[in-house]
Amino acid sequence: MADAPRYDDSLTIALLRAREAVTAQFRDHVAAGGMTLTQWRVIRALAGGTELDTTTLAHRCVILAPSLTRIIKALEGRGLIEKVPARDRRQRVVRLTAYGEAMFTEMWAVSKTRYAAIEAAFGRAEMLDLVETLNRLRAVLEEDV
Amino acid sequence: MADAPRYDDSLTIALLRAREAVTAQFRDHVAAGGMTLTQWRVIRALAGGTELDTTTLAHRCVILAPSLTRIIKALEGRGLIEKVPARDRRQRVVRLTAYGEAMFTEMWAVSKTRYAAIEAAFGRAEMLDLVETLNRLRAVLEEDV
DNA sequence: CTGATTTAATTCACATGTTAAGTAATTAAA
DNA sequence: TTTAATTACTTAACATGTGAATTAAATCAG
Repeated sequence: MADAPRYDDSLTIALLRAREAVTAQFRDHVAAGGMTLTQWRVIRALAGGTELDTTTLAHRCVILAPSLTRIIKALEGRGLIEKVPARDRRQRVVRLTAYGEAMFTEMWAVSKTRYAAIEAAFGRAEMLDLVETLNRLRAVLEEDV
Repeated sequence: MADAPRYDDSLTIALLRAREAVTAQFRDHVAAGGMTLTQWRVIRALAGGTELDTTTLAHRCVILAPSLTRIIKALEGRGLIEKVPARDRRQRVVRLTAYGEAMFTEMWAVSKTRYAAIEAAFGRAEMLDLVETLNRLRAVLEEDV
């Protein structure tokens, strides 16, 4: 495919394409488990008995509040997560149910091997370096510019 | 739990956060021009009199076909792009209108300065290196793994 | 040339991204 | 203590992501 000036010099496009390529490695497996990649991020963030309020969960999973509201509703409806009473009654604190933890454990095993395969193909050192670079870029941009 | 899931070192999360930080540098400006970042990618890909069919355009802009169908409809409705008769009548070939080109030129001037600011803050060499690394990662993943 | 297959877009249905507005609970101020 | 401001989340509305099904046109096999 000879797509000449596909603006590969663009950082935004490069980030988009790279992310697309990486998520593609997980999408089928996660879909086979009956959930989306976004939902999987939530499950993963709650794994191991972690209880989190919506704001913290949204921040960790990089999901906007309105999306998370819907996702929590969906996952709760499927019995994967449950509400926990909170001191501050404005907050919605959630955690995985036993079923949710079981689902996580099962899927995480496969997910790890996929991640390891990427590491092996790209190189562990390069991978760590890339993540560090991405985080540094983010830190720079969130300061001023 | 031996290997508790840590998001700090997750490549997918790092890519997501980095992209979020970068696009945030352009979002307001593009929104001020009355379009979304996705629509702006389409405008940019067509700038300079380029005529493209939907498939090629979708690939270059990293937009799925159904989304592009809607975007083309919206941009055409606003008079920014127009259809071009194609040999293969299955294809939908589009280009910018004069108004679309003018809109691009105006916005591109600002967009360039934003991009330059990011380069200045993060470092030009680091930036080029990052884009190269991202493209290499993508190439590796799209081969096998 | 006719029918089967492939290809290019579109449409559909649902999940998520995104901004703005709204609601309820907490905190701060007078 | 009563009210104003803030906080945490939800809802609404629209754009986009995503996979599956559909339609129309081109291509291929016989």
